[in-house]
Amino acid sequence: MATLKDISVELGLSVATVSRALNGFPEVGAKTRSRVQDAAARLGYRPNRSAQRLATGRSGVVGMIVKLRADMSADQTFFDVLTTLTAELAARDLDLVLSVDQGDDPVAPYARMLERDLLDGFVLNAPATGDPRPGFLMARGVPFVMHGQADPAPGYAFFGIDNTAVSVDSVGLLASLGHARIALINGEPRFAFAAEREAGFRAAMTAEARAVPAAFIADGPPTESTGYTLALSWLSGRAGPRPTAILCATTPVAAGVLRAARDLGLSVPRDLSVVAHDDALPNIRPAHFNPALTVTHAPLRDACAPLAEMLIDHLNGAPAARLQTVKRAGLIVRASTGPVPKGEEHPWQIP
Amino acid sequence: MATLKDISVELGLSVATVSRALNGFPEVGAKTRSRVQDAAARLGYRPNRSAQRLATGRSGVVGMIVKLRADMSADQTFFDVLTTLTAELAARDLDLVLSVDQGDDPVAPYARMLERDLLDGFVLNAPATGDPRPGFLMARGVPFVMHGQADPAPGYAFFGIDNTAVSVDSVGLLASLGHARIALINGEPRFAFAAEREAGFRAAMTAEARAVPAAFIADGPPTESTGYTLALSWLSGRAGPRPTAILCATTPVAAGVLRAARDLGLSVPRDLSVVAHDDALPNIRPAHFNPALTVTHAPLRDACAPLAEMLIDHLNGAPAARLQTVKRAGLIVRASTGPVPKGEEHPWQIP
DNA sequence: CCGATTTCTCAAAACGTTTTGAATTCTTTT
DNA sequence: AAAAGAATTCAAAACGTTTTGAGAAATCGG
Repeated sequence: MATLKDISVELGLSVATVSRALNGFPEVGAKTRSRVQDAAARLGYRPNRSAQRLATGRSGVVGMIVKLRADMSADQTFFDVLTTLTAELAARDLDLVLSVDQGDDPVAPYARMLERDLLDGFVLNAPATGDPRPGFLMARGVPFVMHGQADPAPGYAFFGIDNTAVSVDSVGLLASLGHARIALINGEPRFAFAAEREAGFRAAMTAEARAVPAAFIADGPPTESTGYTLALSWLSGRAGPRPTAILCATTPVAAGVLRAARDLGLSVPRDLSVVAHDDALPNIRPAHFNPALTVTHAPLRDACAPLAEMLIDHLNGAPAARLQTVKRAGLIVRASTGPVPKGEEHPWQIP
Repeated sequence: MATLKDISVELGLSVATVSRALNGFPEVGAKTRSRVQDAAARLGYRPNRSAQRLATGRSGVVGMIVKLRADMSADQTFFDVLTTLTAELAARDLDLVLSVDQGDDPVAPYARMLERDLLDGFVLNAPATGDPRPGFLMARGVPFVMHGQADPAPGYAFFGIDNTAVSVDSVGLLASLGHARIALINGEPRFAFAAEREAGFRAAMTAEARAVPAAFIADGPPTESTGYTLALSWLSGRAGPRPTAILCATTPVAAGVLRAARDLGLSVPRDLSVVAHDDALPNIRPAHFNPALTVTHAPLRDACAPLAEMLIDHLNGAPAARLQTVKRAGLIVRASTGPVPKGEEHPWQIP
C-alpha cells in the first residue's frame, strides 16, 4: 500500500503538499498537482481511512435503521432507497451502516448505535407523526437528515415530497372530470405521509363541496390485497353508493383495485376511475397496467442523491434550516381516469 | 471525551500502562489495573475507534451482503440471522456493515466493498453449489466465515448443520413407522443446503430399497403456498399413488401441506405423515401447528455466536481449517407423524 | 533591478491509540 | 546484604493522515 510519504519521496515533495494536491486545495500549483496525481495513480495510492478519520475526527460512516415488522419482513420500498442511497453515499466517500430493529422503542436502536460510537450521523426513514427520533438526536447534537417530514415546520434537515399536493392534485384532476364520489385508500395512519395525504384529500374534497363518509377513507398495508379487499367491498355498494373514483396510496394497491373492478365486471375508466401515487419502484410499471395507470409520480430513489448531499453539508456544519427540500410530485394522466359515468355525478349524502 | 492520556495524568501513570491495563494484558499489576478501570469509568473513557484502527491496522468492521430477489424482497430467514449476528458481533466490538445487492454477479458486491477498504472480513450467507465467493475472497486473502457450506471439504471457515443427516434422520423415522412412499419438498436447488438434503434423501431412500419417482421430489420458495400447491397435486393422486409421508424443507411449507391435506379431507397423521426441517424462526411455532409438527430442529440463530467467535479467531490469525463446525440437527417427534396407513405399505413402482 | 505582494511549498505538530525495547521496582535466592 | 531474576512500568516510536504557521520562490509594480 502506497502512502502519502511514498509519493512525497518519489517526487521530492513534502507530504503536506501531496495531501493538499490530492484533496484539491487551491493553493497548490497546477503543474505540481498533476505530477502528484500521476504519481498517486501510478503507485496505486489509496488513502488510509483510519488515518484520515483520526486526523479529521470523523468516522466517515453514517447509519440507518430498518424497522422490521412483526413478521420479520421489511418495507418493500426500503431496499430500493437503501441501495441507491448506499451508492450515492459511497460516491461521496461515506459508508452506510445498516442496523435492523424489531423492538418497540423507536429511539433505542439509535442510542445503541451512538454508543458504539462509530457514526458521524444518521439517515432517518419512514417518519411517523409525532416521531420521537428527531428530538432525541437533536438533543444529542447528532447530525441527521430525514427522508420525508415528521413535523409541519421541522428544525431539521429533510427531503420529501409535498404529500398534501399529491392528494390535492389527484382530487383536482378527478373533480375536473366531474367525479364527486371519490374514495381514498391511504397508507397506514401512523406514517406522516399518510396523515398529510389524508389532510390534503379532505381539504380538497371540502373545497369541492364534496363530503366523504368515514367508510370511504380507509387504510392498510401498501399491498395488492389491501386494494382488492377494500375496493371489492366499496364497489359492491354495501357501504353506500359506489365511489366513481378511487385514490390509492401506492401502485400495488391500485393493482388490487383494478382486479376487484375486473372481478365485478366494471370497466376502468368507464365505470370507475383510478389514481395512485407512484413511488417508481423499479419492478412495478404503472404505465403497463391494464389500463395504464394515472399517477402522481415521485421516484423514491430521486431523494437519495439530495439526501446524501444534504447529509454531507450538514456534517460540514451547514445549518439544518438551509437543508430542507420539498419536491412536488408530477401528475401523469394515463388511461385509468375518465369522465364520471352519466347519472353518477351526485356526491355522497352525509346523514 | 476522556483519552488515555487524561487517565494517565490523573493517576500519574504512563499511557502505555493505562492501555495495557484496559486491554487486559497480563503484565499489569492487579492494583494498578483496578485503579485504571475505576478512573476510566469515572472519567467516562471510551476508546477512540479511529485511533485504535490506525494503530492496529484493523477497521473493526466486517461486512455482509444481502442478495435481493427480483421482486426486491429479501429472504425471510435473513433478518433473523442478521439481528442476532449484529448483536453477537457488537458484543465482541465488531461492527457489521450490510450492503444490498440485486445484480447477477455474485462477487461484484464483495469487490465493491473491498475497494472501499473499510472491512476486515466478511460473513457469507446462503451458500450456493459452486459458489464463486469463497474462491474470490481466498484469492485476495480476505478473511471470512460462511454460514453453511458450499463445498464438500471446504478450505475456509464455516458453521453449518449436517443437511444430509437432516434427510437421513427424517427418512429413518418415517421408515421405522413403515412408510415407503415418501415425497420431498425441497429448498431451491441452487442452494447448497438443498442439494445436500436431496442427496441425503435419495441415499436414505435407496438404503431402504425405496425408489422415488422424479415427480415426488420437487422444490420451490420456502413458502406456505409452495407446500399447498405441491401437496394438493400429489395428494390428489394424479401423479401416481399418493405419498404416505411428505418431507418439507421448512415449517411454512409444512403449513401449506397441512392445509392441503385438510382441504382434501385427509387426516394427519392417520392418512399422511408430515416432517419438516425447523429453522426456529421466532414467529413460527411448529409445536403449535395442528397437529403439532414433527421436525428436525436447528435454530438458525444458534449459528450466530459461533460465527462471530470464528470470525474473530480468523481475524486474529487462526487457520481456517480449525474453524469448521458441523452441527447435527435434533429430531423432535410430535403429532404429525404416525404409522403408515394399512394397505399403503408398498413403495412406488418405477416404470 | 528592488521591494512588496502573491503564490506556492515545507517542516512539524496533532489526532489517540498500540507496541517496542529499555528501565525501574519488587521479590527471591545465595 | 548482594546478586539474580521476575514483575511492573516507562518513554518513545509507530500508524498515515490533516492542519498550522512559516518560509521560500515566483510575480508584480515602480
